[in-house]
Amino acid sequence: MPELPDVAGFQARFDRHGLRRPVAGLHVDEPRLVRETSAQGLGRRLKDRAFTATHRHGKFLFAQGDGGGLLVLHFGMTGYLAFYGEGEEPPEKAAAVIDFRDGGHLAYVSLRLLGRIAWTAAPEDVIQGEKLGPDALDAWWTAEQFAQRFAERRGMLKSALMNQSLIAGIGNIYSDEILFQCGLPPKTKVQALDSDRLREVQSVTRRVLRTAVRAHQAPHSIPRTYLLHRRSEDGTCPRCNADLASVKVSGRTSYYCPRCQG
DNA sequence: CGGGCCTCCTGGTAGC
DNA sequence: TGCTACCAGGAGGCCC
Repeated sequence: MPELPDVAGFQARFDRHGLRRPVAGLHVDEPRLVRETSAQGLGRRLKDRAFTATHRHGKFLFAQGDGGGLLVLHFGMTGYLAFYGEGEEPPEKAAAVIDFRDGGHLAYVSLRLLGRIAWTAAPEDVIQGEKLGPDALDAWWTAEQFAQRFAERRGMLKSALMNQSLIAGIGNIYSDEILFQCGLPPKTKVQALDSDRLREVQSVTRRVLRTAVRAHQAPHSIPRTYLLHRRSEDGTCPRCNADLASVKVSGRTSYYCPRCQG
């Protein structure tokens, strides 16, 4: 699930339920997921502290601790956050749970154990360490900069969109959506697009991501014209009703409409 | 540099 | 019903 819009949803949830609540303790059931420090080290950092703010960059979520430093969360393919109150049922298979002093809990769930939990002094350290490009929804990320950066690419547009060091936050689902909204087939080469077309890709990218972020706040209001909820072997195009096709790109299954994305 | 393939993992499901 | 193979919204490493 977790691409930029999903992580933005987790962030909104964190802002509503996770801030200004002193931490009583941390339980880690999957120590493999803890990086840069140990489960114990992480526990020491969190104990008796509260989170004051969150920050998101691409698919990474940061939660600022009031004693300095930030909790770093990456969700892999299957991760999510679940807040639950005293006496409420915890989610199954939580990889880590933060207990708040008021009796509430925050669970980090990662069914396939492909996510990461870490601690950092500053988000910039992670951004540099992971070689992340600008966040796909950062305000200063203009069409001009986007077009210039993409124009240097020799590979496929879908690969470039999913390349976190070029632009951070887009994965398989939303790269497919962007290609669909642009009317471009999955194997389109960046070099086949002129700068006007690249600027269009940028504006579609922003529109798609913004729409998806908004849809996460007002549940399931992703427009019916989106490919998103149709993607499967027997899915049909939301525009022209043609049968969708699929092809492997960068090792991922890409769904597309052979008629609209000719 | 970029594409293709493999790997890390677990769980759901199509197909036999 | 039970088993297996394969696939899944991420990402890094390796080889060509």
